[in-house]
Amino acid sequence: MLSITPRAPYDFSQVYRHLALQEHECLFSCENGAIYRAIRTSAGITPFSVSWENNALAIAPLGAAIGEAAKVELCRFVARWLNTEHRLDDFYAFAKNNDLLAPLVARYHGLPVLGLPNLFEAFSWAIIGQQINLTFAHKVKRQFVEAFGDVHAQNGRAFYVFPTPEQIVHLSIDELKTVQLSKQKAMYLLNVAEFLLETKDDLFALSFDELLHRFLGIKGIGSWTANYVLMKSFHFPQSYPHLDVGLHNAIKALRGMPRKPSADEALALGESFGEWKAYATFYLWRSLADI
DNA sequence: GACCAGGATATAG
DNA sequence: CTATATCATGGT
Repeated sequence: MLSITPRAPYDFSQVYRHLALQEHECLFSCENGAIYRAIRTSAGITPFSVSWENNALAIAPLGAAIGEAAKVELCRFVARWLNTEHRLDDFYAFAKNNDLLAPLVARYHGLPVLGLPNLFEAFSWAIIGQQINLTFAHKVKRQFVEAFGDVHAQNGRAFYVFPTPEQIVHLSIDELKTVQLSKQKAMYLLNVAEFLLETKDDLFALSFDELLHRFLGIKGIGSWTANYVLMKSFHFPQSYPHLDVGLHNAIKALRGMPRKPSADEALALGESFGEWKAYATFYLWRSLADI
């Protein structure tokens, strides 16, 4: 059993509830207070569960025992996924004086900005979700994972693991289209896979501006996708996908607006979020499930 | 059947 | 620089 004590404040029930809302998700499942998932480590495909015990995240590898290196990798993944190194305390100190955010941070107190540690998964999910409704996006993602990723059986449970760039980069457009991707999105996914395989630098050592510039150089990655990845994979608080339709819907609902805000209005509103644009965006997204 | 979905690009004016 | 067509298909 591995353990991680998150920074305070941290409410695992908020985390669990948020993940459990993703009914169509194929890469993890929630059951009786525990989250089940598998990732790739140096020990191969590693299934595990996460629950809350003794005021800490309890991470239990399932099946064959894994070595120390894989344990470190597993803990690093969970820490980035469930964002145990958040800065909620500073965000809350800011948000209590913001009329739009104050009710949200009270309602979802202890919920960190949940992450997507797997960079290829984050890019792919963003690309798949471009311009289509989330129900269909989840369907495409599931088919994509089933067709090109891996499945690992453990304790009578099927664990699906997202494909690597290596598993995708040699596929043809037609092969990718079999999972209901458009031709453009198939090309975008190939571009991202090539980008990740060609990049020798440690991306996690680079600045927000440098990463934004590099991402926008990939055909298929625009402002929305780049900021989404910088928010979910890199945890940059200043990332702000201001073109996001869900963000616009949340603003409209909370402000009681007769129409959605324009992109320019959303960008301007972002300035009222100060250095906490990503945190604000995540809390606005979270509110959509309760409107 | 029209219109919108967690957008981005190519092309035209 | 702004405007429009295109993409794939499910939900409303």
